Amino acid sequence: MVTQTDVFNNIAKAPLFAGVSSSDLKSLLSGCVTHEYASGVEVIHLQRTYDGFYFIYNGAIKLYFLSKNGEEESAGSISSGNTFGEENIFMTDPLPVYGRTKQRTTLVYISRESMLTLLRQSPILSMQMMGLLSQRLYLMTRELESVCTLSAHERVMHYFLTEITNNMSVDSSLHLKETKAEVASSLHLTPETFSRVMHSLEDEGLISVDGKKIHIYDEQKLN
Amino acid sequence: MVTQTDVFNNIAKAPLFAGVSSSDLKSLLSGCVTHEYASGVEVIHLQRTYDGFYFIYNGAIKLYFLSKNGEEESAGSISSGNTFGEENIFMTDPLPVYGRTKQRTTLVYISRESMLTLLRQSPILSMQMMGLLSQRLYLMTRELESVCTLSAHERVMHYFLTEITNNMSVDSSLHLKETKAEVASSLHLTPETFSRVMHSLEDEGLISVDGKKIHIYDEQKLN
DNA sequence: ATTAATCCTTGATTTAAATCAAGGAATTAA
DNA sequence: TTAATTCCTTGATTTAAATCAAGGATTAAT
Repeated sequence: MVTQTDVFNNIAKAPLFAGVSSSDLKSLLSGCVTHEYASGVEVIHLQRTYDGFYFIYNGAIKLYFLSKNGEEESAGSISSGNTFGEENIFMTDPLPVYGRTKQRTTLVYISRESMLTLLRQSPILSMQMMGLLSQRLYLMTRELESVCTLSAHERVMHYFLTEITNNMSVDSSLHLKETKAEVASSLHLTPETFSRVMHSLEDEGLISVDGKKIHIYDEQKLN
Repeated sequence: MVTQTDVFNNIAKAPLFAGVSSSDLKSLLSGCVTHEYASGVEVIHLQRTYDGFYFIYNGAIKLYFLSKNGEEESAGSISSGNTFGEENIFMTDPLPVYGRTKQRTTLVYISRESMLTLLRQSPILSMQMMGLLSQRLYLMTRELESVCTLSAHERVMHYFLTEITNNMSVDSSLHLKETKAEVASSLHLTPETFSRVMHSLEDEGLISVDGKKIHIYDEQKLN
């Protein structure tokens, strides 16, 4: 069972709440609802509107769009320690995505009302919120750019390079943290295409693939 | 020549600055630079970082990504009376887009420093900024959804329907405000494909096209 | 009014990636 | 250890949209 104190200690470390006073944070949490979900539960549903946003206490959520023919199209994912759906605080349109738990996941639901109250009295929180929204917007723009201007090859190469940069890999290699099908999906590719692209990159001598371990031979050429 | 007063009167009507006091707004503008550009000038450049954001006093800007082979890919556009690049206030990464004036355009450049100062002392402005960023994020997400899940046909239909809704058209018809090639580009389609899609929608009896005037026969079916 | 420039359409062809199909690894369960 | 899933690869084929190419329609310029 997750206690109020557990939530408090955890949420205090979230980027959004860094620097917010303990008392402010406690008053925010007093009205929050914590709920644990099994894996594979649809926690965010397009048809519903939400008058609040989520903090992921533990677990992870996969976000996706649903196409006309019922296909799921990746729209990113959120891991524990992060917040999601902050837009809900400032607008009433339903979120344009679906969200499903990837594992057993505990969510803290923070209501619009209590968040707005705190935002009004905490300039630090407001600043952080603006920073977070800006970051989101930036990443979303980059995502659109990637989908609009890059080929399958380029998307895969770009993904490998950013993974190496983000993980500060010293030996130019990386471990896929999800199944290849899931990585493919996050790059808006089919598993077949992802597999073929990796093989052709191997043929070109740019990478080597061994299961989930991928080694990059020439970061320059890959770019 | 554009005077400080002109700018003031105009910017006061921008969504972002609604409700902000005159004195606050005046102090913000005192440090701003206003500049007029000819049509077709690249005012936003990927390689540069900006320590501020723009208010479009008049004119319009086309935003675009640049692909490897030098192709321009639409990333939206901003019209006069709006702001652009607010992310710059809260982060230092360069904007991931290029921007070119579509007409003779006057821009007001608002520096990060002066905006942050005002944000700190004006909770109303902060709230509005959060609202604006949320709206941007929402629209960007919808854009990504559209590109990822909709076919050329669906994108065109969706575009016509939202145009009709936005313009509150009573007779289910709309006038394209740009050339067809530009509309096509904003939908991430080639002019050829856009033309063919419109013709096939005509063949299906769903719309009629007469130059830039488009009439929708059956809004239900189009959806 | 005629020319020039831009914009749009239409057809033929190409292409990148998806889909279909089935066999092979790898992982998990019994 | 073997069976059963799940996951991945590989080949053949399809498909949606882009590209190439050229003729027509508008619009603007002289």
